[in-house]
Amino acid sequence: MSTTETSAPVDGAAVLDDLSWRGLLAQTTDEAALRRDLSAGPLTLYSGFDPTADSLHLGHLVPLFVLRRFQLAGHRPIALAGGATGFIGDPSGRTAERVMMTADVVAQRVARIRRQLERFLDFDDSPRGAVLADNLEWTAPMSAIEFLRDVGQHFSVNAMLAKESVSARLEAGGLTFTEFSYMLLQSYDYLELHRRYGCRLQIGGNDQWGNITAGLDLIRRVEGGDRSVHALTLPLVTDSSGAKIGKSTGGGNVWLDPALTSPYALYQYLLNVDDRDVGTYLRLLTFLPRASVEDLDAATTARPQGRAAQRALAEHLTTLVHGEGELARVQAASAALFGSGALEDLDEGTLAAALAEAPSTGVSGPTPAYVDLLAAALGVSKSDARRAVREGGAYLNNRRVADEGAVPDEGDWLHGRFLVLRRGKRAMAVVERGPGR
RNA sequence: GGCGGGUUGCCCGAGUGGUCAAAGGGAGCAGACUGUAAAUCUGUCGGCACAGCCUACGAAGGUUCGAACCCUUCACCCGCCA
Repeated sequence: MSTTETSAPVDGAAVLDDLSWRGLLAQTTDEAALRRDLSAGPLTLYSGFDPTADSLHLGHLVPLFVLRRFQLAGHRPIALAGGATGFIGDPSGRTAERVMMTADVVAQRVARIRRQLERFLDFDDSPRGAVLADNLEWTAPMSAIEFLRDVGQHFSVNAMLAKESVSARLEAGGLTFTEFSYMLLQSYDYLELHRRYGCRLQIGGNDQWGNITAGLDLIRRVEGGDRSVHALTLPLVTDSSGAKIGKSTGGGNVWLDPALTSPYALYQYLLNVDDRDVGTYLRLLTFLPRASVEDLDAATTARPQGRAAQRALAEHLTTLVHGEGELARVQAASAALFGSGALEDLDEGTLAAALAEAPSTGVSGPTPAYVDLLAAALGVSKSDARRAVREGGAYLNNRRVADEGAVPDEGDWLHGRFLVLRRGKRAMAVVERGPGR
């Protein structure tokens, strides 16, 4: 985690100016007081990440990178994995017997997410050394009675109902008690982190405002009203089409786990970000300094087809998430697959390296029909594959396939090993002779 | 607890016994155009052994030659009353 970081602010409070310029400030409690505390020395802050899936996705990087921005400014970040809160996030449709299974699943997910969180923060012994915590630690040992007595007694239902997050749900059809009490758990997390680490700032998406301020109230109530503790929320950014950031065109999330979203897919996703959104992405998802970002904005305006901003974004993030080695591989693959040269002209090594990033399938016996290969390699239904051929969107070695019943012949195997399949402009897949990889 | 309304494909939403794999819109996918963009136009959009068959309209039963549409029970949601 040391590449392409050139924007570390020096003054402890300057980080707020950087966040503001990036469009990352939605709401804060008493900003003057927060500035004062930030200037006074290392401040401990936290953000929570609930294990809603096996991996974090691009959207999670926004608050995570904000933690890092604070760390670069000399503050101490705590990344909190929601081993406890992850249980109750969405209680709908769960039956009693699935709870035990869910406990396993949650634990597994937390373990994976912890590894991802670790990647983006520095853990050292300095005052700014990051901390990784899991709220299961202090929640699990507590009984329901204790929780209701020690935590619940400090909450006024009237105040909770008045929160925007609750009233919105009431309007929309209500919420369960479990969801309602999520606010208490999150508030208690803040209190616990305040006690254990002196944590005095919680950041989160703007939809977290109610929960975060509830935590502030709890801390003041329990620890005394003079505590200087803060809340800071980030805007919920959507792209020009109204979708949340990091949703791929296919509708799914762009994951950090290379098994779920390959480095190639991540790079390609970023390379294809809409011109209207790329400036926002650069601000939220990179550590590039202001001057560089503004140069790239200008480049997009002046020469959009050059896609300098998209390239910078893709390179920066691919490196942060997967490392420089992966970036090199992915760029080579992109050049080979989208370059002007014919696939037949690539030497075997280059071709093999380029194709390593594409989804693949293996064939050992006689060559199956093209539609079967396309369906298998791309992981789509055979109807989809047929449709692709019918619509003229199916290619074999960059040549359009027109016949639904086509079967590749011996000469189609590049270097005797590969068939390069493609649907549309970007969906590449490879068939390799021999056992499947 | 009582009464009324609702539950349709990825999402929204029409459909009240056959002509319904289900109108329309959105999203997605493909083609053209282009910058591996955007916008626009066109096509497509459950699966398969694809001129046919299978599975689908909250769940399970039933009536009928035939049900997304009728009946029964159950689950969940939304109102009104207690």
